[in-house]
Order: sequence, then structure tokens, then C-alpha cells
Amino acid sequence: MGRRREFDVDQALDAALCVFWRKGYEGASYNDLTQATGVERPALYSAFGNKEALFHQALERYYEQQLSFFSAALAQPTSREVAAHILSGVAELNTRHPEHSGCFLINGALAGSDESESVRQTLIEFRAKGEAQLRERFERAKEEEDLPQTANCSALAAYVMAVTHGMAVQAKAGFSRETLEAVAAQALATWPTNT
Amino acid sequence: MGRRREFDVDQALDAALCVFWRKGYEGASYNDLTQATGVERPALYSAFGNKEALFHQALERYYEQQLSFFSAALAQPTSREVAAHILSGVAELNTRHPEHSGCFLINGALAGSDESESVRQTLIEFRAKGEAQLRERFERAKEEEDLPQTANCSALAAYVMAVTHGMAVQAKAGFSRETLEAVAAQALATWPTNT
DNA sequence: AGCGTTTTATAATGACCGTTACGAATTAAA
DNA sequence: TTTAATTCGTAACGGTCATTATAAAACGCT
Repeated sequence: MGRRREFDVDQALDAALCVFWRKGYEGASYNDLTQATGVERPALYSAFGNKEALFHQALERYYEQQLSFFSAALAQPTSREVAAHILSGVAELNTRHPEHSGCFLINGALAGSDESESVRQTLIEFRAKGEAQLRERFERAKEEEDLPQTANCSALAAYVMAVTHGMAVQAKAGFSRETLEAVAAQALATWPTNT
Repeated sequence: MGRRREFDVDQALDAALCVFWRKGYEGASYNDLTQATGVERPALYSAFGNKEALFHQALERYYEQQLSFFSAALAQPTSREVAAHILSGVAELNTRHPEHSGCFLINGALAGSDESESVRQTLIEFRAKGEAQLRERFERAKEEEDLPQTANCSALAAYVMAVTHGMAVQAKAGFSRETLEAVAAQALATWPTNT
């Protein structure tokens, strides 16, 4: 019983994700969010909670819908292919949508006021989780003799993530997909091998 | 004639730079700025102009005081040493001050509201200027047969800058200087040579 | 039709934003 | 010592921030 919702929650969340993706957590106002979603403020609150809760749900959606290439990359047979898939996937994702270029995890909250510190930490931990998965994948590659015993797996993982973060910054600055792919290619130019 | 200023303008600008460095342009409020500088709002306005003008002067100061290693790096004899000096300099600069880690050029304004678009563009152009200098330096290296004729100088410059931007993101996330130096070392692992 | 429940849109809340009027205080010159 | 000029701190400006109180509208059920 009761009046039924007049808007699609998933659709509104997609629109909110786009706003956060483009302007970050603090840069996105409720005016932006209501305009992008077509949903009035109280309806957003009743559907998603407050701004931080909405952002968290947008992050979850970003992970499910946009970051699936990362898990697929980890499943590649060799460490070099893993890195190549991540880098090309990032180049593509960061330039796919002209109206919100760059990476949600980086644009979301890099620097800002103290009030958004918890959001910043959330994104930091989220990125750290991905980096840890990558390091574990490289350690497996070392066991499989895909990477040399001398390889520094945590340094390699941090390196690949650094390049992706840098590409995200460049994408936000308007760099083309072709340029980002050239960066990715250079980053892979001398991947360590066991031969 | 007239009352003389009671605070040191350069000292106040240094304090303001620290605030912008840590919180970015939009994240820094006048409450933060007055507290850090010990100068009341109207005095900041009369000395520096409005917030955007103050930010521009902070950027100039950052360039003069913190980015001098970049010019020094360009003067290195080989392209590899140029890149190595830039990467190690960035690792050091981004972790030198624990209270404002990362890079002012990245933290300053990555994503945010539309009102700070001009500040964002300023930082984008500033970074592009550095990248152009680096590309020209690599082109010189190619002429000097320090880099192979097959080298893609703009891709190399974009790559080095991407790594520095990524290191800045990681520094802001709390990564140690040692980790950043490991990233830098990995980024240099397979620099193109002419032999 | 009438009741309980949920969503709707309007409009208000207090707090903070960047910016600036204003008058008191301080200085150098007349 | 008066005068003109400059800076000082206080306190306010209009605007926007995230959040919510409120009441009308729309539903399922009896």
C-alpha cells in the first residue's frame, strides 16, 4: 500500500554517478544531482540516504558496471597481459564518456575540505584493494615462473597503479585516448620476463 | 604615509600555499586561510586580491620554490638521467611535507564545481608546459643520438608525466617515499637506449 | 467511499561560502 | 598638532550548501 515511486532508482543512481564522476564528491551539489536525476531532493534522501551514502552507492555501481575489466584482466594468463589489459582498459574507460572524463576513483575525492575525509579514505582503501589484488596476481606469476624470482611484486603493482592514476589525471585534462594508449604502451615497453 | 602592514606578505603566501596544497582550491576556505596565515580576511584581500588571485600567486611561489628541480633535471646530460631526476625529485617533493603530501598541481584542482573551471585550466596548462619542455628535451636527445631515432618523444614525455601524476595521487593517499621511489625505479627499468 | 501508507514538491532551516562596508587605529607629512 | 592616507579587526552582505518539516497527492486495502 502507499503511493508508488515515480522514478527509477537505478536510473537516478546512474545519473548521480555521472555527476560525481565529473565533479567529484564535494564539487557535486544537490542542485546538480536533482537536475541530472530529475528527482527532487527529498526523494533522493528517501531513496539513498544522505550525500555520502549516495556517493557510496555510486561507487558500488561504478565498480560493478565500469570496473569489470579489472577482474577480467587479472584472469589473463601472463602478468604482462594482465598489466596490458589493465592499462588499455583504463585508457578506454577514462576517455569513453566525453562529458565525464577521467576516473571516478580519482576525481571523486583527491584533495578537499576536512568534512570529506571519510570519503577520501573510502576511495583510498578501494584503490588499495585493487592494488593488493594486482600484487597477489604478480606473486602467483612469480610462482608460475612467469615473472623472475627477482621481481618486486609490490613495486610492480604500485607501478602499474601509478600509471593508471596518472592516465586518469591526464584524461581529466582532456588527453585523447590515443595519447593514453601511447602512455600505456610505453609503460609496458620493458616488462620483466623470465627469458 | 599611512599605517604600515603588520604581517609579512611572503610568509602569509607561504602559509596560504600550504593550505591550497593540502586542501586544493575549492577545499580551502577563508577560515582555513586566515587561521594558517594569522591574517584577517580583508588584509588577505588587500594584499593578494580575491581567492583565485591568491591561488595564482601561490602557484607562482610553488613553481619558484618547489619546482626548481625540474629545470635542473632538464639540464642533465642524458634523457635517462633527465627522467630519473624528475621521478626522484617528484618522489621527494610529494613526501617531503607530511602535513600536505602530494603535488600542488594535482591537489589544487582536479575535479570540482564549474566555478573553479578557470583554476583547473590554469593548472592543466601549467602541467602541459612542463610536459612540452620535457618533450623538447627528448627531441634534443634524439638529435644528439642519446635516444634512438625510433623513439616517440611526445609519448615518452607523456609517460614520464603520467608516472609523476600517479605518484602524486599515491603520495596523497599516504604512500611512503620508499614506495614512490620503487615506482620511479620501475618506471625507468627499461628506458630506451641507442646501444 | 474511507483509511492508512508512501511519495510527491514546496519551501524553509541553520551553517558556511567568498566578499566587503565600516569605523577605529596607526603612520608620515604639513 | 592637525591632516591625509593606509591598515586593522569586527561584523555584516547575499548566496549557496546539505538537510528536512510539511502538506498535498496517489496508491492498496477494507
